[in-house]
Parts: sequence; structure tokens; C-alpha cells
Amino acid sequence: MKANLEDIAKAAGVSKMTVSRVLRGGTGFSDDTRDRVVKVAERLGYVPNKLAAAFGSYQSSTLVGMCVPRLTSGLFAHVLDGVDRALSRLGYQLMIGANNHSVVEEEAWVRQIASWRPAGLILSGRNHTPATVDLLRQVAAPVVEIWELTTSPIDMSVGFSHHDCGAEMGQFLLRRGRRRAGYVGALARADVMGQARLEGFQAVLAGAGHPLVDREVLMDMPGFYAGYYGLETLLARTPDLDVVYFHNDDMAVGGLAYAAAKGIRVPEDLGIAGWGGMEAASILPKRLTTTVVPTTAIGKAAAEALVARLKGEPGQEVTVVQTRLVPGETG
Amino acid sequence: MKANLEDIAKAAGVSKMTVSRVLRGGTGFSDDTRDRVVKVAERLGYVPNKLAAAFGSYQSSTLVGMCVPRLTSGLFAHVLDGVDRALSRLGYQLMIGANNHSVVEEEAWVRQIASWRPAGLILSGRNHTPATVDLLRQVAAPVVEIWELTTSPIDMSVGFSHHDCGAEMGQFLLRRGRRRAGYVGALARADVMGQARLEGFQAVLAGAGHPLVDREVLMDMPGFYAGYYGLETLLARTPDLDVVYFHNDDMAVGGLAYAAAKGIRVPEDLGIAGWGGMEAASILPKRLTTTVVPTTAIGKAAAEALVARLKGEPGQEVTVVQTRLVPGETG
DNA sequence: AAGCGGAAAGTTATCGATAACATGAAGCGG
DNA sequence: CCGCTTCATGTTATCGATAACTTTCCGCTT
Repeated sequence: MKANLEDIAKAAGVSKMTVSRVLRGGTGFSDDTRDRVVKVAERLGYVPNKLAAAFGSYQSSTLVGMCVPRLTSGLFAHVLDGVDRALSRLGYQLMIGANNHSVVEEEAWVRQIASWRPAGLILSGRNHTPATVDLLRQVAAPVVEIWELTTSPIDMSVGFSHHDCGAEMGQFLLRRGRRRAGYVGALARADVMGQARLEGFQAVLAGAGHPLVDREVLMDMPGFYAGYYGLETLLARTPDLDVVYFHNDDMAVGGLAYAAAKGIRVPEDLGIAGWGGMEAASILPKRLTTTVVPTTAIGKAAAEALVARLKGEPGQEVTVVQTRLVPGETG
Repeated sequence: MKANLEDIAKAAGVSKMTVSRVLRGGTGFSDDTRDRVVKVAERLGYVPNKLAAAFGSYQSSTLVGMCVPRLTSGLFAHVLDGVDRALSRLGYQLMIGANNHSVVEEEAWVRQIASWRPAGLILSGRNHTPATVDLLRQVAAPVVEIWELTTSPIDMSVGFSHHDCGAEMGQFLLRRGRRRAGYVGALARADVMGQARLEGFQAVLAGAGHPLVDREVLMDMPGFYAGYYGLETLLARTPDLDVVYFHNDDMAVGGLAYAAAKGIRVPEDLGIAGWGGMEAASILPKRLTTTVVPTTAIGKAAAEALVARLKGEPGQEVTVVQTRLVPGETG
């Protein structure tokens, strides 16, 4: 790199410290000095060295790490976008990682990121390995757990209850007269949140005397094809279902495609409900019954909670965001 | 942080340098020493300080920056995923940013990232401000430009020709007998790549004596609604089109929704073609005519080119990936 | 037994910015 | 005109790891 603080200091006839103060926009220098320093810095094409700054004083790190289950999830893309917009505006840089729905991979990621001494971290979910929690304590940076609500966060939390989402959908489908419900899931065992929705769903159905009839939980990623073949498998085993709740909208759309292919009328013969609120679903011939999650808002809230903490303000410990059940024409 | 190299050195009865050598897996120590050091490091819960390492010796940075137009683009999500998978496996960390299709925002991002002295950078597109190019030269890190092919990259390039995509689609639609083509775009002026596709499309049509009849380029983000209303506007002005080429699949799907809502038969009354190969399109009742882009492969190739360069190997200067025109039932 | 090669380990200087402390000059009331 | 405050500025130590160099030690040859 061409110039450092000392080069500017020499050229401007002041000390390094004065240059540092000017460029960071502090106080303790005259207007005349500031102008001179700024001009020289510009002329020399000075590019600050955050590595040195963050190393010398961890206070000055502007590195924020964020770990999501998958980078290709449309839902998390919006969360990421919300975080990035809020943070980049304030001069923070975002380091990302994907844990593939595994707390072990999350631990590996946190271990890597911890070595960069980040100013803050955003994690997805409330489940972590003990070693992860240890590491987080050691880095001593603010941590926001997003997506799944936890009332006892490591530090801060922004999310909603997946259990309640499932329960609410169960109630809704019962009100619409559905009595023989099935479920098609994915990411068997890896995804505790889909599991939580299923449990909420089941609890409500059982409580009403119409327990879940059958379920098909694939090992695959939750996508269109998983939804398509999941529904096929489920119906082959249990043909007389009157509604199927899917892990998410992608899968529900796959289910709709299967129904269309087989001449199953939706919602007359079979109801279909999803979860998440994928954008693409809004242009289906029939509006999908689903639960919309305020993804961008979650990202924004997480970033804001983090920044508040970094500025020394207390910061909201737990932020609950509202999901919204959208009654469509498929459920 | 609990422990640093010196703490381990003291506890193990060796020097810092020996600990450093052991933990980095170098040579110059006995098996006995290695075991002792490793054990102590583990016991003390040592977390390396990459800030110090990268600062002391830029060789040892494992930071890679990547800038995409939008974080919410399904296409770029897969590119990102391809990059992340390839890099994280090798111990690199990914810093991301979005430039909102603006070279000025890209410059701001590069300026920020440059101050972290990254080991490498991945940028989208081949257009950059002069100041960006200057900065890139200054950071002296390998740079991969992706998405749009350039035969004279700053450093390395992985991509394909948007112009050719448009031209190929033009030829295809002409072969299918279309004679009065329209175009619906988005991101007016901001997106040079959509512009390139349009130009390729127009050139072929004009060359065949059936020039583009009308076009509607919105200022909006390219999404479903933009496609819906874009087609509405276009057809209001020029009703007698027999095919419309869209900026991307999202918009084409919006166009399909508009056609369905208005009772316009596709492809009989109007052909519709998209670009990009969005996953969701695969479950439409009629398969969308589009060009599929190998997104994950682009990410993977970009990461590999970067890593090769970082390892001192020459690295592929220009990598051309193949897009694939998929004849659907809508065009 | 002197000398030598090479592996193992230690020493020193360094990266660039910042916190904490120190200095110095100007301004000002008594 | 002295001592006090205040603001502008300079000095010094420091963060943790690493490159480059130096020393130590051991075994082996002649």
C-alpha cells in the first residue's frame, strides 16, 4: 500500500496521532490542521489499515460475522439483506458463513471467525454446541441469535416461535374443516425449527381430537422436488388425507405441482399449506396458504440490536417479530 | 481472549516462535515438542489471532471479499454458495457486500474492504470506476471478475457473454416463427448486463429483418410485479406483439401471471421468454423458455481461480462457462 | 579429538494504528 | 504579570504473530 499514517504525518508536518485523530473525525485539532491533513491524505491515496487498527485496539473492529443455515435459502437471503443494509450503512463489514443446518459446522465457523476478533456475531437458531458457547464467551462480543426465539439468549435474540407457527396453522386448518392432516418435511433431524413447527401443529390437532394421520420427512434439502416426491410418497401410503402441511413454501409448491400432475383438485380434494412466505408463491394461480415471516425486518432488527450494544446502549435483549398466517386458496 | 502464543510458550517451556511453527504445521521442531505444545494450546483454549497474523504478514491473510449486485437475487445466492463452499473448505473467510447494481457503491465497498488487506477479491461485472481500478491495483490482491465475460480482465475473469445470450434467444424465437417481438426490462441504465442481452437480442432480430417492435424498461428491481406491470404497459401501447423477452425469469413469471389474468393464451397468442433459470420456474404448469446460467459452477470456478493464484500457481485468466437455452412451452 | 553439517530452538525487529499520558502555548481573571 | 485552565499537539508503549537471522546441540566423520 502506498501510504500509511506516518507518510501523511510527515507530508503534513504533524504527528501520526494528529493524523489519526483527524481521519477518525475526533476532536483536538484546529480547522487548519484538519484541512491540511485531509488534503494530504487524499493526495497520497491513503487507504486505512483496519487490520492494524483492530489489532491495536479491539474497540475499533467493524467486523460482524453472520452464520446462516444455507446461503441459497430465499428466506435467509432477505435476512442477510436486511442485516447488510443496516450494517454497511454504519461502516461495518459482514463476514458470512453457512452451517448446513449443523451445530458442528457452526462451531467450526465460530472458531474461524473468533480468530478475527469480530465486533459482533449473528447466529441462526438457539442450539449450539457447548464449545461454541465457550468460544462466544471468550470473544466477548455481542451475539444475536435470530430466527428461532429464545427467552434465555446467550446475549440477544430476534425471532419468533416456530412451535406457535405450527399451532396456528393447525388451528386454521381445523377451522376450515380439515380433519385428516398429513405433513411433509425435510432435513430429517438436522432442522430443529421445522421440527418445532411440526410439534406445534401436531399438538393442536391432537388436542382437537383429530391427530396427525401421517407424515413423510425426507433427508433432502427442502425444495420443489422434495415437496413433489414427498407428497407422492405420503399419498401412496395414506391416500385419504384431506390436507397436507409442508415444511416450507418451496416444498408446498412442489406439492401443488404433484397435485396438478395427478389431477388432484386443490383445495377441494386436498388442502395444501406451506410456511415461510416465498416471493414466487405470490404468482401461483391460487394463492398459497402459508405463514409469512418478516425476514428483512428480522435482519434489520438483529443489526440494530447489535449496533446498539456496540455503541454501549443496552440494546433489546429479546425482540419478538410477528409472523402472519395468510389464508390462501389452497388450504 | 484467554491465551496467546506467549502464554502457550511459557506453559510449554519453549519460545513463541516454536509455538507458532507448531500450530501452523511447519517444520523445525521435534515430535516431543509438538505434542507438548499442541496439548498446552488445547488446554488453554487457544484461539489464534488472525488480526495479528494478517497484520504482521499480509501473506497470511485468509480474507476474501465478494461483491454482488443484490443479496436477494436467487441467481447470485447460488454463486455465493459456490464460492463459499470452495473457500471455507480451504480455510478462507468470506466478506460480502452488495452494490445495488451501482459501480459507485461498488467503489465504496472496495474502499472499505481494501482497508482489511484481503487476500483476494471477487467482483460482479466488468465495469468499474477508475478509482475502483486504482484501489484494486493498490491492494495488489488477486481479483476475479465474474458473471459478465471480459477478455481483458483486471486479473482473472469467470463468466459468459450476455450479448450472446440475447442473440441466441433471438435466433431461437425467430426459428419458432415469432416476428413481432417486444422486451420488458428493469433497472433502467443501472444494469449493463441486461442491456447487453437486449442488444444481442435486437441485433439478431434486426439482422433477420424483424426488428424489435417495442420495449418497456422499468426503473424497478426485476421481480414478479415488475414483470406483471411491465407487460401490461407494453401491451397497452403495442398490443400486437407475438413474443416478449424478459430481463429475467422472475419478470417472465410475472408476465405469465399477467397473461393468465387477462386470458392471453401462452404460447398461442403470445410467446414469453425469460433468462437466468430460476428454480421456481421449473414447477410452472408450462415450462418456461429461458437461458439457464450455471451459477454454482461460476462461484466454484471463481474461487478456484483465486485460490490457484494465492498458491502461486498461474490460475486460469479467463474461464468461459456455458449457458444453456432451454426451449420451454412458453416461447 | 577437532571439525562439520544440519535440525531444533531462540532472538530481534517489524507491521500500522491507537490509548494513555505528556507537553506547550494561548487566553484570562485577579 | 502570575498562575490557572483549555485546547492543540506530540511521545511512548502496546497489541500478537511472523520473517529473517542467530545460536545451540547432537551425532558423525576424519
